[in-house]
Amino acid sequence: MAAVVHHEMSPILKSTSSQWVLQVALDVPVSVSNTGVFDYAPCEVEWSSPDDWLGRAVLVSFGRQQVVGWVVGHAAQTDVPADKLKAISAVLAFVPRADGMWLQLIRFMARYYQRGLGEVALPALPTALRTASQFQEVDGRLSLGVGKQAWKKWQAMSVAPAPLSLSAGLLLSEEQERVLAQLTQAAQAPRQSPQLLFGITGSGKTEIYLQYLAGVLANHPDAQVLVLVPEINLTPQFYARLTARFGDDAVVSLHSKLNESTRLVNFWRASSGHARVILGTRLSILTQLPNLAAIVVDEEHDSSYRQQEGVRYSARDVAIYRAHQLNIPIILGSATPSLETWHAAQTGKYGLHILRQRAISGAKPPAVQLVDTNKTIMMDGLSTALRSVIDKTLAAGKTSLLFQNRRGYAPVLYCGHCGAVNDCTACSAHMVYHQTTRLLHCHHCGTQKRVPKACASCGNADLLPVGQGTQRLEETVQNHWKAARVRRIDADITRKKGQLETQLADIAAGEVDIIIGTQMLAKGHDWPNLTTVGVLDVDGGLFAQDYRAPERLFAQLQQVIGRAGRGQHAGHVIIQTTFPEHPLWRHILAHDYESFAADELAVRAQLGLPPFAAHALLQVAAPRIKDALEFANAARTAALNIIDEHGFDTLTINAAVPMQMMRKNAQERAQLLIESPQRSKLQAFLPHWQAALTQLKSRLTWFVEVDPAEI
DNA sequence: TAGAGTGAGCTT
DNA sequence: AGCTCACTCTAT
Repeated sequence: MAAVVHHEMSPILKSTSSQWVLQVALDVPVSVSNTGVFDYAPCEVEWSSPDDWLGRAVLVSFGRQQVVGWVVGHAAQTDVPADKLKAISAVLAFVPRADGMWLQLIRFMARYYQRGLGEVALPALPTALRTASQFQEVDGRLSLGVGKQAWKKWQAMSVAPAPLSLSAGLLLSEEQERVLAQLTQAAQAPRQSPQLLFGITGSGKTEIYLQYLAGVLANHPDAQVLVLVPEINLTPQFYARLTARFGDDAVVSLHSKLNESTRLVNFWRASSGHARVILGTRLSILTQLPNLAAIVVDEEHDSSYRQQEGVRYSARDVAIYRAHQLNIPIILGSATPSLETWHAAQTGKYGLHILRQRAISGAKPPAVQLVDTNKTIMMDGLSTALRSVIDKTLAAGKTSLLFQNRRGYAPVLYCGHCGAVNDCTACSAHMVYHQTTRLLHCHHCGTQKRVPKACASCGNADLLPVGQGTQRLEETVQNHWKAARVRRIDADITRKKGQLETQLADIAAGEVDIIIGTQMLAKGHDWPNLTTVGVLDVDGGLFAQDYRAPERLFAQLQQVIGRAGRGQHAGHVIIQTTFPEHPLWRHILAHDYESFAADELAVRAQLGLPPFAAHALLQVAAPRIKDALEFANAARTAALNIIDEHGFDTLTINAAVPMQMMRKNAQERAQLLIESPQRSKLQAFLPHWQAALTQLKSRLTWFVEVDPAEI
């Protein structure tokens, strides 16, 4: 019998006759194949038991191509005719074997989100390990092409769990000590439940995570811990703190901005059990970690945890399942928890730990002032009050931040003569005028076009930019405060490599007087010199149609407000609004998340919205809305039939409707919302519906999103 | 009537 | 999904 080698090479072997078949999960849509699992005969290997195949990554022929899949099971027989059954081409020795817990996790996700096993399992691998065309065959053996150098580097490392080199933690406040003790105590419970760490911005949550994790790691020489963060932007500082505390050799980060080689080495270090501390963005929740002993989800409310392409999962929810499955502690940290999490903490399902004070002694939450823009003289979008506060801040040598959550120069280019506006041809959206590029950009599909010299409808040459984006604000501010050093931070400046880093470094060095930015800079930055924050034009969020809009706006405002006065100096925040009487402001002015959450949960309960109900949303896209609606209506009929037949009478099947932003990327979109007071009823219904939708055999694109982010 | 463009069906 | 086969449209 030929041996499977355990270095870079895997043999490609001839098939052997066998009494049983292997079930291999492939990355094909479940709507096409029903399960995404295909039967293959085993190839010749050094082990004899079919169980030894479980969790192996393999290469198989599929149609005309070779693809990577996971062995997820075996069976005594198969329905596949003998002449169609192929043998596995090779076992991929460069992919660590998955254990039963990981396979169970993948099965759970596939069932919960109604997708194929392979659709869930394959994205867990770095591209170089799941792209068969990148493998090389040399002398009948298979090896990595692109990742060859990375593999050598990894082979040179020790596979054993990396030793920690622990540094002492910071001195904790009395409040932090108490919370850390509570968390440590909660970890002793026989059945673990998620623990919410609710702490205002600057209250020192990170230090608690670090000291808590140090305890977990000290408990067992092999233990691994996973720290999830919402965005790549936040990883460098967090990474620096983790390596400083646990040592360079014990910590790895996993996120999409890593180059292929580093990503591979980090993946092997994590999935082999070598790395002890894994810092990652949402995708890392799918990585197998053989000795996982605790999970931290920082900023657990953040929408970046939601995967919005392919399998639409919430990494926070998957993390909670994973902790439950392994019966290990999980800490959810936030200054503005998601209402789902807050509700669970209020009802005792999750533990609740509160930090009410800022960790720097003497630091106080900033004073927040509301300015009614109906009753003040506005100059280029800046109220008198805001201008005078910025004057004072400049005079004091401190920094101001103006939050304008809209990129570009002006959101609309309008014809002053006939009133025509420039719209995107592919989306139901205006094109945004960008001064820096002299182009019109569509922020939804990315299309760019030259600014027309004259109105396309009437020929008038006088086109007016209407409304304000960050570029225009930058111009205004620079004109008004000529001597001030102004920097703009938004997604447009990140296009130039290194520019974001330069701008942030300038700010950190205290070389900037006025910062202008979008939500990009609301998160994670700690600038002690920043004392003043101006919030411009967030009124849109007060009346958005989505039921989660107030929750998102509250979190965003808290975060922006939290940038002010993080050092010893008092902060001052001015919010400009046309609707000062809106109830949301009361909670913002009082820095009172708890009363906001109570109000909002009361509304949700009354309307039967999550967390008091579960949702599934069908989205359909077609060139013409008529066809999308037609499919959605057929899906509705199918759902009603299933309810009749199986008696899911508590489900509500809403009408099929065009989406709020109907047209995007030259596709017109319709949706259908299904509501259920009980998640279990919805879960029981979904497989029937999925099967019925597949039967509709339509070639237009559709998908069902479980727990949709927006409706 | 070749050659492109589009739709339907299959992969184990 | 990715790919192939079969069918249609169009420029000759």
